[in-house]
Amino acid sequence: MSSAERRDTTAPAGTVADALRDAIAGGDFAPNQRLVEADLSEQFGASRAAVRAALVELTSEGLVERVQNRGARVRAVSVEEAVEITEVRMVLEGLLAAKAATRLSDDDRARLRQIGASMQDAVASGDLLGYSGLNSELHTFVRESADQRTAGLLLERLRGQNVRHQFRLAMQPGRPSVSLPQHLAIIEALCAGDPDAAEQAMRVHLQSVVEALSRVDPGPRAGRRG
Amino acid sequence: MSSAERRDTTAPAGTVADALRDAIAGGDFAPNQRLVEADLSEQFGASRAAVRAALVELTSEGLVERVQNRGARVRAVSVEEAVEITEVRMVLEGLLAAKAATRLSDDDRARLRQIGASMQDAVASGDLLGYSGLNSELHTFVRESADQRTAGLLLERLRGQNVRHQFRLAMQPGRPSVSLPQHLAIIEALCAGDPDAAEQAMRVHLQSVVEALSRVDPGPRAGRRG
DNA sequence: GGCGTGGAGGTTGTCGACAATGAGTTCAGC
DNA sequence: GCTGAACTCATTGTCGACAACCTCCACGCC
Repeated sequence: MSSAERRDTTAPAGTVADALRDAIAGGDFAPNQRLVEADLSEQFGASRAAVRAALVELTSEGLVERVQNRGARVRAVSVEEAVEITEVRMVLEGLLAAKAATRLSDDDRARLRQIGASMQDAVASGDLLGYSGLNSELHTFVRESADQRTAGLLLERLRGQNVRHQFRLAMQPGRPSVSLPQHLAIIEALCAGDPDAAEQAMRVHLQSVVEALSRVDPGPRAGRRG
Repeated sequence: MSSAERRDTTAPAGTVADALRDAIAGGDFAPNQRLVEADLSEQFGASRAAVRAALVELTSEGLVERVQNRGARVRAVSVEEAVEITEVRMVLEGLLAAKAATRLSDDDRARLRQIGASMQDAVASGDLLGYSGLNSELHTFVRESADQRTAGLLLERLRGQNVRHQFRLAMQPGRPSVSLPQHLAIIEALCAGDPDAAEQAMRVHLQSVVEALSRVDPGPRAGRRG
């Protein structure tokens, strides 16, 4: 809500892509909303060429859709796509969990257990937002511990495409009580240094996310035009 | 020098990206070679703006590297990165193999068995190039049968980054005799309609590729600037 | 002789304007 | 009243030129 405000200074360079990325992720632009180059140019205080470059970049990241001579719009990811993305996350994060399990320091283990304890507290006190934050903290921790930049980069991009569905899922009632034990199992396997168990636990968790996504109603329709 | 030849007509649109992609994949440009916008502009008969857009696009695909005010160059992927990429392929193609196993028609199965038989013939007659072609045909077949566009797109991009290493690996003596039974195992599991076995077989195969890549010498030095 | 300084060349970044394309709208004809 | 075509408008695609920047090289100074 605060990322798309006007800027006084001309944007130095590829900054436009970052700003636009944040704005889309932050919900400043609705799915399927048109992204007119001239408007964005004024909004971000950048040249139209810079906006154009940012649009091209975000297109190959899957956040915007561009059709010849018809302009760009925020790409709306359907539930089916969200499932696909989560399936990919499942195997990718499984790989990272396995690699991370063999590389954790004692400090890392302590940090993981701390996250686990905080998660239990958050669920116990019904703090959905805090739990959601700890959730992404856990996944980020695994990603960074694994030392696999290729998978890490892909995951980061996929996360960008999925934030909306991710958010909707997190607000689903009863969701924390099913995901909490899965998260704890992941942490346990990681701390035990067992790569196979860690991968398996991560996959179980994300498979459950896949099923939860499939169960959820189609949600905000993806086809509307603005 | 098949893909990068001069063109008479101005390139219509995002065609430049495709042409440049092919040229890099085809080896017309060496790793770390500078990509000067003006030169490419003349070479492809397109405006500099079009070249620029293509460069941005290929950058986020991981084929070129761009640094502020210093221009673009063909990205050289190190052996370590090739290993990472193959690890990602391992889990992604494993996922696709599992999904494909549950969706194959009788025609598909026949086609798969045919590929397997051709592979055996190629290896028996020492036809390395033919075997290599059948190899990518198999992987492509799995990718398309799985009906998972997200994973499929990621794999296609990763393949683009890895062609060079892939090629060096294929020419390694003794490599076919180890990969052939793995390929046959994949085909068998797919035809049996067993998703777990198919995923496992695919992972075993690509894990072996990872190990082969690690064994191979560092090859053309990739990382250093200059 | 080594090191810092200045200049020259080349390449990218940016801008403004014009042409081309597509969509929506209005108007005539049936 | 409805259909079809032409027109208008908004928006993107393309181009050329200029400015900013980096690199390399030569020169002078310590």
